[in-house]
Amino acid sequence: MRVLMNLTTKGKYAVTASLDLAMHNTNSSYVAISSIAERQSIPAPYLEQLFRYLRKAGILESLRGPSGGYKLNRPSSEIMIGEIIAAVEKRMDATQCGGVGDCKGGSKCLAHNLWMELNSEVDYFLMNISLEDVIKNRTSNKDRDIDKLLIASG
Amino acid sequence: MRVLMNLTTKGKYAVTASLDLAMHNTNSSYVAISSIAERQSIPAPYLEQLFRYLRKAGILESLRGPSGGYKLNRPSSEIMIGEIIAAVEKRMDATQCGGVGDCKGGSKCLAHNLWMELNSEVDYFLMNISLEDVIKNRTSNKDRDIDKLLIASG
DNA sequence: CTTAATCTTGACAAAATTTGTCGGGAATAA
DNA sequence: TTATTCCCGACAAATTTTGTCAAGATTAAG
Repeated sequence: MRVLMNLTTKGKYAVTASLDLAMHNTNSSYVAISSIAERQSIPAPYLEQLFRYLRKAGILESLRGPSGGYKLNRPSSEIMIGEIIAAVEKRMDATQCGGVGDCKGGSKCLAHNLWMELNSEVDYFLMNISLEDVIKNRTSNKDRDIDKLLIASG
Repeated sequence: MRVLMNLTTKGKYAVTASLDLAMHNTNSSYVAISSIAERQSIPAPYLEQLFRYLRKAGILESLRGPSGGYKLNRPSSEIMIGEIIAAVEKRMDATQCGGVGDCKGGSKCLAHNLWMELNSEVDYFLMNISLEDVIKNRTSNKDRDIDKLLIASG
């Protein structure tokens, strides 16, 4: 059983496809799964499945029929990478004991606090970086801070 | 295929068992796998398998025969959690494209830099916390920094 | 209004990985 | 000498990931 972070190709696909969508979504039109799948080399039926989760999570919006497809439900600056991953991967459970502390057959395992801390580190990172940040290549906290300062200073 | 971090019960077992070993290793005697397995509720034959990896990685030392078992090869302050995890889990591969950038069927996927950055965050966290830190419950960077200051100031 | 395009849903299947188990062997302290 | 304990490799069960598929619903475009 997975313990804390779960980042498989499923999450990678979801993030990559969302980035693609954000980049082809400028005119607020819908983008078909098939085109995203082709551009990003992702199996279309699989991506279809993943996008369902993103829609249910309120991240994407869809329209059926010709010229239908998906688009972002919010500006790309307001969609966090962590949201996307959480929507498709099994919920990142900090401790697998659900915080209760039965990781060691009833009691709290020795590493309990360690996993909690690591989880919050990862969580913080992923919840503070948006699709826009990634597109503009502001992947590190430092980059984003500098950017904010520049924006603030006009 | 797993992308960047791989933290399953395998890694958890290895870390927890190492912590147990560190705590029962004070008199530099050897500790039997069976006793660790029992205390920590880990299947003994499985733990045996994991400890082999830790030994090969130079983290543990073993002795066969009666009153044999395992002990740490270095002080617990010099064994990093990241080492332990790396020894048992498949190597944390930053990008699965091996850094080359063929994550998107030949070219670099849109999220390439993101995964690299996340990986280095996690790596930094795990490589800067020792068994001793965890035992003393210094799990966050802040705690460790304060601790070092206190030590430094006598 | 017809039709082709596209999402929707649920079930299923293949592959990979994780999580063990087992049996026999080798070393060594008591 | 013997019981204890690690050592090794192979194998098996369970779980998860990674897809695939078929039938259906919706809707824009012609």
